[in-house]
Amino acid sequence: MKYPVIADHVRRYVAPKDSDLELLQSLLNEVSMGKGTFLLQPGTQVMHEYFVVEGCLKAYYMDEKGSRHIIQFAIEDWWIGDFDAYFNGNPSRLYLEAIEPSRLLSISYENLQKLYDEAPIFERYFRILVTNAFISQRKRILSTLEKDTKARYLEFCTSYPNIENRVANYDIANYLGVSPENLSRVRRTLKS
Amino acid sequence: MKYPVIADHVRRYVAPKDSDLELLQSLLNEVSMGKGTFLLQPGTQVMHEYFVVEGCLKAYYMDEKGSRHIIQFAIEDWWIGDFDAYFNGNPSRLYLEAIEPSRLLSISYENLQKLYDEAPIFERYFRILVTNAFISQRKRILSTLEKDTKARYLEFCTSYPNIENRVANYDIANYLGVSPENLSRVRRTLKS
DNA sequence: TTCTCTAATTGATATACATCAATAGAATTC
DNA sequence: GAATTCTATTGATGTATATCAATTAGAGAA
Repeated sequence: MKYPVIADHVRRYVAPKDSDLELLQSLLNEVSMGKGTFLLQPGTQVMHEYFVVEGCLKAYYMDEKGSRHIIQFAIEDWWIGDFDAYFNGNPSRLYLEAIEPSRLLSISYENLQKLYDEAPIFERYFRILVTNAFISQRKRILSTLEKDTKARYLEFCTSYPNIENRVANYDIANYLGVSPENLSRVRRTLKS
Repeated sequence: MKYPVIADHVRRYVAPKDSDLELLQSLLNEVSMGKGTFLLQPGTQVMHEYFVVEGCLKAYYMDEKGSRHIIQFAIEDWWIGDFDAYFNGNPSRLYLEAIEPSRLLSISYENLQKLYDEAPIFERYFRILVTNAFISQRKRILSTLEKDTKARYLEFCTSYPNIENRVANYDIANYLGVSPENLSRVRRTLKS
């Protein structure tokens, strides 16, 4: 098995045959990135989804006013990419930037379709992953509806304990949708 | 075919065999509700997902302070339910309330598992649906990060033209995470 | 129709937060 | 180690929006 981490990840959710896993491995490519480099930028036509083997990335959009909005962080064992572009063929507006030197595995759109057709167990695997992602996004929406900044920051720290220490505070503030100054003040009230 | 609407919906996303659709139909139950009645309330142990044949519902949570937070509306051809409870067996905190007299089709957890095992095409069908739901939730998160209330209200009206006229303004305000008073003022600036 | 109740609007005030600006502290580079 | 750049903190001010309170409009019931 060339990439045991991803095989382990698949086995955590479904029960694949060895041949399924070997097919998967044959359809993957390795990607290495330095800190601050981009996996994806608007305009790029390359359509892949990525599995993080090692490292940390942030996914963000820029709006018309030039403001950045972080939609997701990703660390080891996370899939990351632009579902909308990948899945519906829409042009991507997403930036995928490495916060740390990172190693990833990529799968192209064509290869994923091939995987679905030849090893349907992966339909289930991705259905489960997307369902979980859907649930955690819903929690995030609910959190912005019902909680103040302090509570949301604490929730972020407990939900993503591994990410919190690897990401700059202004990026966390951005993810939470508040100004870095405000997050700084909120953090001060927590040190007591 | 007992329930042609749901068969049409499935065919919109995948290419099922007739036997697949007949199996689906045999696993569904009909539900009728009056306006203001509940399909689901916290504590209810019934674990179903629902397809709206006719009518309109709202899905919301109550927080510790007793405030309501609408997470989703649903009209014809939408699936609605509590994925987290349904999928992970967590106790449900969700309210599902009919805004109009509604007719729905329900599928139980056991029946859905049976469906997946006997007609794997439905793995793909639900994978696609959940992926689309994930994408639209992501758009909603992005919208709250980058847009002001007026822009979000306009976006809501264009994204859900069928829902806007069927739902009270204070429910739309709640969905958007703003006060009804503020939405009222915003709407006034639009009448020119 | 008239009454009643709920929803929508409008006004006045309070508050959380953004923004601008300056400084202090870390980290990176040479 | 010094210099430079990036990050975090702190202060002062402005603004959007929540909240409280009152009024008007509209919808449904008798």
